[in-house]
Amino acid sequence: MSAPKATSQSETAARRAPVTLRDVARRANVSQATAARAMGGYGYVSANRRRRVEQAADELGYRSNDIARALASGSTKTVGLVVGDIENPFFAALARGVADVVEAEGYTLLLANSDEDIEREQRAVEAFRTRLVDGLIVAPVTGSDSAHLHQPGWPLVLVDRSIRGLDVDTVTVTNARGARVAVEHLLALGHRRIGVVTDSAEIPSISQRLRGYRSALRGAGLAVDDALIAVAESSTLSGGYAAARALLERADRVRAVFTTSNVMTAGATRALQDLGLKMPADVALIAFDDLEWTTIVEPPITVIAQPVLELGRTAGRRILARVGGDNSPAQRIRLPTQLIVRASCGERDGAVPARAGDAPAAVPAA
Amino acid sequence: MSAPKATSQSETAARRAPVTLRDVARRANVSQATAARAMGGYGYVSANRRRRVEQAADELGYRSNDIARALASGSTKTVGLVVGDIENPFFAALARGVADVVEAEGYTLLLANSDEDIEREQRAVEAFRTRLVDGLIVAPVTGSDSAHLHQPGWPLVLVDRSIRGLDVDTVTVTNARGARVAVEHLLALGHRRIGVVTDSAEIPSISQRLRGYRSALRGAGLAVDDALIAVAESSTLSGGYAAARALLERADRVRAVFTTSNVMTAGATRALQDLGLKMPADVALIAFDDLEWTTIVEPPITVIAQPVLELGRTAGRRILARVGGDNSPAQRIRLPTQLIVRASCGERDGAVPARAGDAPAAVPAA
DNA sequence: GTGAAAGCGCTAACAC
DNA sequence: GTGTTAGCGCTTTCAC
Repeated sequence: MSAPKATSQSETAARRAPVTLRDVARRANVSQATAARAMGGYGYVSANRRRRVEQAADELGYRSNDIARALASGSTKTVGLVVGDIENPFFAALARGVADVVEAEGYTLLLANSDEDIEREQRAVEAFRTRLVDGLIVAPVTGSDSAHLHQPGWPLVLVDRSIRGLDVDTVTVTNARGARVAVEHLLALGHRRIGVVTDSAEIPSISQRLRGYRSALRGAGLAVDDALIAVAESSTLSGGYAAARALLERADRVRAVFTTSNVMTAGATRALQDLGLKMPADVALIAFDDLEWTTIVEPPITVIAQPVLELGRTAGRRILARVGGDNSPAQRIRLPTQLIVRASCGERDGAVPARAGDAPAAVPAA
Repeated sequence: MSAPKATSQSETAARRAPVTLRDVARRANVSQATAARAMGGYGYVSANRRRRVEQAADELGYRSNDIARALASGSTKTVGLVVGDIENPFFAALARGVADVVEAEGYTLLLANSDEDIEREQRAVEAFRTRLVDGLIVAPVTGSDSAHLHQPGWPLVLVDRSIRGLDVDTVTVTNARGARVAVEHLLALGHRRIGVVTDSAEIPSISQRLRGYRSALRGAGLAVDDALIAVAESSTLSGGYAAARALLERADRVRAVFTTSNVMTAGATRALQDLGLKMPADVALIAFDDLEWTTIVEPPITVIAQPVLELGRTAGRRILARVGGDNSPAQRIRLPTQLIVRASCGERDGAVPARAGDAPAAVPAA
């Protein structure tokens, strides 16, 4: 434990033992408190002593120890992020957005995957708690089991998914509205029987999207046929594939499908291919969430795009604000989704199939 | 600073102040050392006292403080990972693989993006260092500037990319060989002029892939024409798109193209579409790195697939071994790539276009 | 087996 | 402005 201090007399940096603030202070002939103030950039230090400290620090090759700092100050300068699966491009972009804003403020991002499993989510939250992350951002697995998230005094923001009754900052997109716009697009094209390939409704955002689906149908005076809602057993491509096949192999096959996530979209697209069904001739497809490949496939897929990066950035900004002491009432921020008409549903009004970012055919969905 | 300790007499968990080991020890009527041994699961504790401590701990709602533990023990139980961009599916899968193995051992993953910028990489490494991560995994931006990685005594593993002269564990795929196999595939199809769309050769893995390209040509007795190597200005889709267009708009257009990364592949694919060029009729395309969408597009793309998840897992295992005290000589682990013949190059020997995982047409490339 | 005591390297009152 | 002095909550000798 008590490693020998590096008090080498040579002008080169110390070698073996980590050099501490005390070493720097000694060499600069100032108190440890002054050295701390100089290096930490707080409190008052005269220009003269500051110079001496800085010089001593880099002669010695001093590196601050954030662990010691965290223990003494109570702040770790870290934020934890729990997502379903970092391999999902949606979450990857979300993480990117969060990282961008928190790193810019000197914070480090800690990452964990829940795999949409409540126990893994709980373990991740617990691990972050014992690590004393200053703030926590979670895309919760479910809206019905949030006891582990209920930690008064510990900054928390929910992202992508909200939880009823949990009064914390929540950053989502307009899920229900986006889904409604999607389904209305299909309705406007004349479809009356619209199938759905979806992740579990346990996932809060998904349940909102299903709500949007139902509300669109009801708005058109149509009944909701639960048999047309194919729920995947897992949020994976193969889960989506299986659900899509089950839906599309029915004798009374639907001519239009709405997928509630990018994973389901990939599964459904592959199912359509395997069944030899063409879009939009055999089946029209509209998807929630946009991805790079949706514009590369033939035909390009009509989607409800989400401002994912901005979702992450906004969540990052909220957590920084809370960590910084913001005590204002919890905010529920809803970012708008956007209908991007491409070719998988056939074309309406002769609108040109567009790519993400193209203005003409991209109309706000919320 | 001196927050009041929770010494509530009620049987319910304490409220305000964090309960510490001292509180637990007091309540269990044992010394703090014994409480520490019981909770930390080390040293000797009698069954009887252990029970008392455990009971006191959960009556009080005790949570360990990993920061204090880290300061005292010198181990943070964290590992840092620096990748180019977590939004790149390749890195996302890599991160996933690392997370899987380190989390299983109770470690937490810290993440940073370098954006293929050496200064950002340096800052990330420095941030991880002051945070005292137990080990660091880096996919280095370049092979020519590695001073910041040279920290004797601090476990480091390089992943995806190696650095000459840095004698540390390195986990990569067989980049040169994979690229050679790709180009030989094109050669076997009769192509003699083969274009390349590539990221910067500064990136170590990319330079290896270019080496494989050159070696395949030379092996066939062909000269390398640098004019056919289109280098993107940035590792982004638009960078790849621009490079691909430049290459494909030449009067003496090549009939075969090799892309050196998934990002370049996406850019090239879009360029082909925009130029109205069909695969494989107008241009044959073979890509390094496989992605979900390469099997969804028409035609499915022939690729050199990498065991990405396994790359991450292996890197994770190496860092855990080093952190655990493994002092054996540095290992350079090379995972094999695999040629997966699909349809973007035309078909050879009547081989059936295959999907990732399909055995028949998937032949090991290394 | 168990407890007392000395830190880990830093921050933060507080007095000067 | 600067130094002194207590800790932050845990681990870890070292006696007993």
